[in-house]
Amino acid sequence: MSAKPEDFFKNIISHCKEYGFIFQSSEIYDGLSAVYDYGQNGAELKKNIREYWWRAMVQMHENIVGIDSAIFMHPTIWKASGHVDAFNDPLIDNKDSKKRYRADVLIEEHIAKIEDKINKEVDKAKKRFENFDEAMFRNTNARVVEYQTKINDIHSRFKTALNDNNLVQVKQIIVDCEIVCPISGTKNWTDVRQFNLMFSTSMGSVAEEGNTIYLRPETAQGIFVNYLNVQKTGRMKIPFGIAQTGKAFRNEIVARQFIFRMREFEQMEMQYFVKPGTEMNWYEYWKAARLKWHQTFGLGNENYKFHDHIKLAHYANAATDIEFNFPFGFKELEGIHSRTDFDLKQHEQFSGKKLQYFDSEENKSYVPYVVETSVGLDRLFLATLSASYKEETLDGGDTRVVLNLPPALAPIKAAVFPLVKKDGLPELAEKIINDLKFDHIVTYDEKDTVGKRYRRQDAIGTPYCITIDHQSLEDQTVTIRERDTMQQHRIAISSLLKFLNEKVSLTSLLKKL
RNA sequence: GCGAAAGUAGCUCAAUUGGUAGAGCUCCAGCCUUCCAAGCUGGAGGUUGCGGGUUCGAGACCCGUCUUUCGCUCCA
Repeated sequence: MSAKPEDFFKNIISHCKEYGFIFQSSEIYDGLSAVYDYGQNGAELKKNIREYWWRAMVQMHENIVGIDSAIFMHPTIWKASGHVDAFNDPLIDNKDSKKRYRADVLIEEHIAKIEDKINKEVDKAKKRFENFDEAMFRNTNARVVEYQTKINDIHSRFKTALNDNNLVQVKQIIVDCEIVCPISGTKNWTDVRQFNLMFSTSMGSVAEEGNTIYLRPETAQGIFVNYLNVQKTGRMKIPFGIAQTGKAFRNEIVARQFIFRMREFEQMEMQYFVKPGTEMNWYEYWKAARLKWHQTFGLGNENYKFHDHIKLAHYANAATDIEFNFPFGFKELEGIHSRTDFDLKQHEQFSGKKLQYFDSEENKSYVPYVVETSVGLDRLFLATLSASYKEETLDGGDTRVVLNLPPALAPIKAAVFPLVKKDGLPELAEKIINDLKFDHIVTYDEKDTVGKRYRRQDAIGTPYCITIDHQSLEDQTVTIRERDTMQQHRIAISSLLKFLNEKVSLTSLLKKL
């Protein structure tokens, strides 16, 4: 590794741009923050990873089927899921301590402090007077009444401000109450801002109250609301799974680290519906199955670890992350959650529809429990690419940049070169390409010396280069050069297709599962 | 969001204290070449991220803004 660790990630990002994997969105207009486009090679690699996931989930499991639900969904779905309420907090920053607070929490804590003062007064009075009438005291004691008036005043102002969505007024309350930051002790506040995680738009030509539509912040809800449709029409028996890949959108306050945290990203989720009480067995099953799937990429088993959640979300009774050793450290790649029956129960309540499964063995109906596996496709892309990226120094001092991508995932499976651009070699190359292109993405290059052409293919991770020389015209053989070892051997043109099918198909990966 | 650094050709970088924007690679058209980049000739490509300001004159100095990276913060 010739690059220093701090430069390594930068080099990967540059490489992604230079070789058509990832471009900044809207680059000619100065870019759009935390949004990226996939280029010609990136789109292929991403598609291949998605395809591998889909086949490993849907094709390899008789009891898992896939769906493709819409990004737009009924707004009540996000009320049921908890996303509307959980992500509507007014936030404020203290400029001195750089700490961020929820404005409503600051105000409520301030009110609580005043209440404490009242309680102290009451306690003092209790000790002083016999036959103490607390209610009377609270209504008559001048100091207590003053405190209580203050509380009522703040309460009513705060309620009005929230109802009117008046963030300026919320800040004014904080200023008027002289609330200070517990860390810096100063009153140097920013304006109050509303950070809503969900992007919204409106349906219909007129933007009116009540027709707000959200861009989904997770694909899972599209599975939950279709769970009964799929179960009935597919005659699915528990346990069964529903898989889905698709875009999701989160208006992240801080989105960074290249494509690791983007505002628009793609998820690959599978919700597994199980009998209540068996969920922990399936949770353990999917933990092991998903880790094994990741390991088949061959990026190094030491680069993966589980990170169990200690503090669980309200809907989960167990949760873990599979973390990957990214260039910037171990970070979440996939989440595996035991989501209980929370989501389906919520949707039963909000929709008024029964979402139960009739278990013929038990002879009773119940709401299934759910075990979720959810992996970020863009993160998986970044993991694959960054672990494959190698800056090598060869014998003789030459250097090369190579992507040791799993061959089945490489954007281009083989490049075909005429050794020289004459004597009928280009024509033979074209013929070979025309034979192979029905099954594999192959490319042609005749420019520059053959060594240079090999390096270009190394840089985008093409596993095989096929070179046509003068001998090829005589005996119908070519040399095939392997990316990682740079070794080559002769092979009959007629056996090229079989060779590639064996080496670069997804089957080879699926058989490792 | 705060702090720090950066932004010049597709890429990597130059450009004396402010004085005519350059090089290498890439790319394109040729020539030469029988297996691991950097042989020859010619060519294309830049309102120096964007917008103001100071100045006779700004890539450089000042202000604003956008984007990226790092640290903090956040991450159902």
